[in-house]
Amino acid sequence: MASLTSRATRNCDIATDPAQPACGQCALDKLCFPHGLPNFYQTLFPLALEKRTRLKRGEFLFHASDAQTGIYAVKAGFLMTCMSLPDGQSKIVGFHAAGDVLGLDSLGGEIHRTGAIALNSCEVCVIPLDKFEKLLEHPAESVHVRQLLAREIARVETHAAVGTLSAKQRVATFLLDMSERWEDRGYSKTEFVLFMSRLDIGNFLGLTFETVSRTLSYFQSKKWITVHGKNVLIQDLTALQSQLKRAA
Amino acid sequence: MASLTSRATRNCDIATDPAQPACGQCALDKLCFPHGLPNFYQTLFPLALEKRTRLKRGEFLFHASDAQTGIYAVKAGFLMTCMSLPDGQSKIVGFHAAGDVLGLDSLGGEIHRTGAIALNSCEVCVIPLDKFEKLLEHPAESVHVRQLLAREIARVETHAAVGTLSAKQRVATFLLDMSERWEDRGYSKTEFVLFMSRLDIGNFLGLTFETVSRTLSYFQSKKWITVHGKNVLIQDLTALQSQLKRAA
DNA sequence: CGGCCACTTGAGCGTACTCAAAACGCGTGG
DNA sequence: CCACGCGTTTTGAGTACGCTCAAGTGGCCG
Repeated sequence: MASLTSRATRNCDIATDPAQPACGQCALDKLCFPHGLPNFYQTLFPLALEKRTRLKRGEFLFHASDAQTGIYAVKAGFLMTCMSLPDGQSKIVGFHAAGDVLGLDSLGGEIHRTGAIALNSCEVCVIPLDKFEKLLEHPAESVHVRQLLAREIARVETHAAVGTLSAKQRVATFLLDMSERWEDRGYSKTEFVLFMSRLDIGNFLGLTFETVSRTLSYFQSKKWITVHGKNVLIQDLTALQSQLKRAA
Repeated sequence: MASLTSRATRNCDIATDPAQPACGQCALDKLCFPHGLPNFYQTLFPLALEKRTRLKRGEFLFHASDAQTGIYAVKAGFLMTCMSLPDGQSKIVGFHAAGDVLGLDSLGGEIHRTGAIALNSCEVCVIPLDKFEKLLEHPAESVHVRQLLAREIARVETHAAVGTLSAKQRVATFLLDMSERWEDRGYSKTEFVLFMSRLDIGNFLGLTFETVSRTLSYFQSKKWITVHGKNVLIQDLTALQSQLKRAA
């Protein structure tokens, strides 16, 4: 939370940049539109790319309780979404990389329930809400968006389950999740860079950053991983997975 | 979890009962269709009510990893949905009462990701998946379902946040959530019956049932609530709410 | 090089868990 | 109607895990 407030600067200049490649030429189209729906391309093509925005580390894509004005697709970089708790603290509810879609959780409502902050330099495609609504008149796109929503429920539901787990299980879950996401994007599943701080990981997992650090050190002492700052090398994936199978 | 397995009997006889009132006459229509979408009634009317099922305490409406064959609307009674964790344990992800819609979380996929168990005698409307898909061709219904999905994300996201909280905060959150849900349904927000066991509450909140019991006793000792078994009387709503505001 | 921030590691403490026993509620059968 | 038995709930005592507080290290940028 300290890290949230310290980099809580506001981004207001969502600018059009027509020089950038359109969705059809974008390397991420498989991620944004993973089910091969040609209609989606055709209709999204002229609509979605009206706006493209760049964010620097710490800038908000949108704040919680901002009016919801659009749907966002991450083109490059990393962001996290966070919600406010009754006690005034912020809780990180998700980390997002290229190909993820943000803002769907507020679809029915007037305002964003979560805020989205850039963790590094980001590029985000903006689909204005009215255009998005028009897009949804096409049945295939409507199905696609429902699938995205259902997958988001699955993701959050799975994350809610970490509340039951021990610290070792939580951190192991987190590493395996990161591993899988990097693999999905065509990178190594055993060697990657954590794009968030220990504080953010702790917030996300419901642990203190000291416990996250200690647990990572513990895994390293077991020779299951090697950590140097944000660089992670997984040496024994099976051992991490078996951590999930039994209590700490 | 012990309670899950002990009452894990299977219900196979989903029977049609045309004698029961249709959606338009059902007292729950406001809950199922809260946004006043007349189209929804008209199209759902002939489709949804083909099947109606009754469940007894402990029977499954559907199991996790069952093929997804339909969407379910709770007409009477209480259910809970639960997911399997890697360690083989079951985690309760939600409690559901009359008016709630179940099965939406698996929309994109082939199988149910969660199972649904009756906590008492239930009556559930079944909308077969193919009919549901047809229903979604109507834009208004499509919007409504997207809103239901977005609300489900909001609910689960909020629940995921309890992983951060202390035991007192978790139990207070739970009581206030129950209170609100009873109020939404037109009942007293200060006097109601918990329709699940302490074990289930603990599972849901990521606590042991002893801790749940102890915390309820603690609240009672503070004269904030009175508990007799499953009967709860909230005497100081404000005190419970202020529990959320600061650490235990 | 200095300063700052993120991270690591240590020591002591407190909350929630584990193990355990007893009371209670409820349905069944004598 | 009461006795019995089972499952649920309450309460207690001791333990362990993760938190708090604190000092020290490392890396990055001005």
